[in-house]
Formats: sequence, structure tokens, C-alpha cells
Amino acid sequence: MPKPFYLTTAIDYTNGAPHIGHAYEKVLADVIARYHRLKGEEVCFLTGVDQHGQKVQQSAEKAGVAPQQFVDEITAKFVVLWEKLDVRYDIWAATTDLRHKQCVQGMLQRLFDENQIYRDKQEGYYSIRQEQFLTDKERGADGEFGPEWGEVEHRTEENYYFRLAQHKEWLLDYLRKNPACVTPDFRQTELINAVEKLSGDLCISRPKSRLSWGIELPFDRDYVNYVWFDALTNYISFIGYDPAISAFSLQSSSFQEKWPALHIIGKDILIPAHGIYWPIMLHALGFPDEQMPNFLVHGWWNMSGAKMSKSLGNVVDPNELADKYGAEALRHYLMADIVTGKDSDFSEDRLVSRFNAELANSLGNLLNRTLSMTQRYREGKLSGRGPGTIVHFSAYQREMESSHNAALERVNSYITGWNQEIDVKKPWALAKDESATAELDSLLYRLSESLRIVAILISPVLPQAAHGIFDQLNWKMETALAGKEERFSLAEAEWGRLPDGHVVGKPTPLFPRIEAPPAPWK
RNA sequence: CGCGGGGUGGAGCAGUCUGGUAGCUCGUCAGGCUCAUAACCUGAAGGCCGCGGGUUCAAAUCCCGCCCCCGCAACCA
Repeated sequence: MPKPFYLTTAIDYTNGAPHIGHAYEKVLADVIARYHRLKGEEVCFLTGVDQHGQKVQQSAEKAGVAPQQFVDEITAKFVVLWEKLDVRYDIWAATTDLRHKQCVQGMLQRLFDENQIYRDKQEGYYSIRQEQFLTDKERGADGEFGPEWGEVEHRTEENYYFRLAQHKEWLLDYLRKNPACVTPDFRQTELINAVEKLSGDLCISRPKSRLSWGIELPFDRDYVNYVWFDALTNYISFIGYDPAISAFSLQSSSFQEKWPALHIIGKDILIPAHGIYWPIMLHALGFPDEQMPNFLVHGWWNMSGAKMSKSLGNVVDPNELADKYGAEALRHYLMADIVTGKDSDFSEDRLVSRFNAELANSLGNLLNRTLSMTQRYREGKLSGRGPGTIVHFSAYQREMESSHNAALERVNSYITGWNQEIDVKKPWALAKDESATAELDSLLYRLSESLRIVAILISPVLPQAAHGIFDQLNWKMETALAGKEERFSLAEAEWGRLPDGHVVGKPTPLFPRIEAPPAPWK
């Protein structure tokens, strides 16, 4: 039994509706998952929602509903969006799930028993409004705490701490020995620099008087867990990690075959959460070095240079975009217009322009003219099977792992090549020349065959369009495969699979051009 | 001396590691074609590759110095 490819996204915080950034991360993960399935691998794709915490508790109070009801409503928005965007995941991780809670408590108990967690007293200035202790960093130039902190009082509080600092040298050593742990590489550099500055342990609790919406500490019912052991651990709790077993090698086989994960996360949560806390938590739990996860760190979609933020009100709603232009148009834009790992500016204009240029005019039109000519000159029947060219395969494969825009560009220039070929061969002239029958047959064959291959290559990004191409080519029409991803396989992206005698279907515009003028303020 | 990213024709980017005629997409202009979703194809205009030094036969690319922009508190991918 081959090992499944296990990947996760960050789980989204259910304090507000999803925005374009959430959608980007999930589509990115979905594309990678689909690509691995296309290669014939078993894939396990986990995504979900982080439902606990202070902000949720406050928002629920403000809305006058129970926290669970509040998070259920927000969670539904995420679920509906992933459905709409064709994000196909295998496991849904919602942190209020009972088995997750039990797993978290089990881990905390074991680490407590092993003296990795201890109780300590914290004393200092505390902002009641922000509900946090303040450090000297928070002091203004005048040495006072600014008005944004509201009333500040001196307070003493006891909490539980995880012995983070103890594992600092291990983590540094691990990161230096495993330079491919974080992609892109400059993020790993950044991470190592941050680890070098690490000092102090990690506070993992909040007294219930301050925060009740969370997982109770098993060894002290007056406290709930604060964030990290709740949010990060979903990556193992939902695939069957047993916290009672300390030796990794004794974990269940179903857990061991999935782990370790590829974590797809945003640049904001690499340091410190995923890059520091998480590996150290795993290390403390007994995970060996070769069972540490890898990270693909993506950038952000900015709004004309400015950071997107709820407070600035420049948030882009992916739901609205999908309704307006379709899920495929949005998926294509999100994969084509950003270099994976870097930031990009979001622009509805560019979404439309890329859709029209690359999908409607280039690919859609190639399909249309190919089928139209095959129908017109040969009544749809192919008979010129022979050699042809396909894209640089190893480059495509490399790009589908980490530079998806480049893969799309590569396929696009392949499509452009066929549009050029039509102009060079002039099939409308060949059709009138009886001595050119074989030449025309050969051209028509190569056009259909190249489109069949293109459909496979774009299927991770544009599953619906890939189905559309196959349907119109009248290829793989078995009802058992209808609408299913299994219809596509990378192994079949080799030249010459369409047999002579195959009859293609009638053309229908695959991507109708988006003609509506963009809103004037965009 | 905080850490990291970036500054390339009108716009958005690639190229920088591994120096060697500056490339792609969009836009603009001119032409061609008619199978096609007013699409497709060809050609042209447009760049002192942030600034100043250095190394070299040769620098967007290597070295040194400087300037500017963006992240590194919160909402948050």
C-alpha cells in the first residue's frame, strides 16, 4: 500500500466571513491535491476551522448568541464556499469536535506528566480592554501605555507554560540540517533568524474567568487551553493520533501512513506558530526528526499595494466573485496571477483580462475552431494519427509542485503554438486541395490530441473546463466517470491515445468571453 | 548596523544562484487570415534593468556604498 500524500491548510478562524485570502489558500491546496491524484497517488487533504478563543467568545456575546451557534453559522459559510469553489477535501477539522478535544487533553496531560508543562506566576501590567499582559514593547515614546490599551492595571495571574525554550537548540539544528523544510527558501532563512532570538516559554492557558470558550486543561479545570495546543494539533488529532502513546512507532498504522504533512500556510503564521511552536510541540511529543512536517508558505493578495484588512474595509468577497465570473475563472486567476510564495495585487480587471485572453481566446477558441473544422471537413471523424509534440513534461511536473503560475504559462504557450500551427497550415485551404487530404487529416488529429492532453494538464486548476474539453472531444464518456476527477490521469497525457476513427463532438464555447465592463471604481 | 522581500519598456511580471545580443503577458499602432467565442496569426514602436563606484574582454546578473517602497502590533491567508 503506497503512502498517501497528506496535506493540510491552515484552519480558518471562525470570527468572520471568508475573504479572498482564505479562498486562495484552499484553492492552492486543492490544486496540489488534485495534481497528486492526477499522478495516481492516494491523497489525504485536511482543512477546517478554528472555532475556539477569545475573539469568538466576544463576537458571540456581542451578537447575543451562544458561541457554538455563532461558530456554526460562520463555519457554514466556509463549507459552502469550498463547495462552490470545487475545493475537494477529505477531512474536515472543526476544533469543537469531541475527538479533537479529547486528543488535545490527552496531549496536554501527557506533557504535564512529563514535566513539559508547568504552572507559574505572571505579574505585570495588564490591559483590561485587550485582555493581555503588556510588555515594555507596548510602551509609547513617553514610557506610558497608550490610550489604545484602555485601562491598565497591575495584576498577578497564574498560568500554565510549555517548556519551549528547552528545545531551541534542537530546532535550530534541525532547521539547519533540513534546508528544504520550508518553501520558498527565504522563508526558511527568516525562520532560522527568528529561532535564534527565541527566549522564554509559551503560555498555554487562560483562567476560565477570562476565557471560557475553549478546551479545559485536564489537570486543572479552572483553566482552558489558549490557542496553540488547540489550533495546531488538528493536523494530527483528525488523522487518528493517539496521545496516550508516546512512541511514534507505536501509533496506529493509519496515522503513520499519512503523517508527516505538507502544511500550506500563509506567511503570517509561519513565525512563530507553525515554524517554532509546532515543531517543538511535535518534538516534545516524541516525533522523530524524520517525521517533521514540511511547509509551503504562500504570500498575500494585497489591494493596490495596501494590505487587505477588515478594518480598512477593502476586503474582497470570493463568494461574490465566484457568482459573478464562475468558480473556474476565480481559480484560474488565483493560480495564474501570483508567484507562489510571493505577494500580488488583487485586481478584478486582471481577473477578467486573464480569463478572456488565456481561457476564452486562447484555449476555448482553439477547442472551438478545432472541432468546428473537424466537423465541417471530416464530419467529426479523426484519421490522421501520427507523431506530435507535447509540453516539457518534467518542467510541468516540477512547476505543479510549487510554481503553479509557471505551469499554467507553459500550458498556455503550448496552446498558442497550436493556434499558430493552424495559421501556418491553413486547413481551410487544404480542404479545397485534394492532394492535401493526408496533411489535413494529420493536422486535425494533432489538434484534437493536443487538446486532450491540455485537458489533463489543466485539470488540477480547472476541473470543470477539463471535463468540458473531454465532453466535447467525446472522450472518456463512460457514465461511471462522468464529472469525476478519476477521468483524468497524468499517465494518459502521452501523445497518441486518441485512436483513428474516433469521432469528436460538436463545439460549444467552453469559456464565453466576459464582456461586461468592469465596475468603474475598480 | 534589527529581520525578510522588492525597485527591469505604459501596466503586471520573468531573468539575477550558474556574467555573454534584455524576455513574457496585457495595452498601443500597422498588416494578414477567415476554421473560430469581434476571435486567431505576423510585424512595429516603447527600456541609461533604482543611484554611484568597482571587478571583468563582457554586468540586470558578481563585489562595495547609497536611495526608495512593502511586510515583521491588531482584524488577518
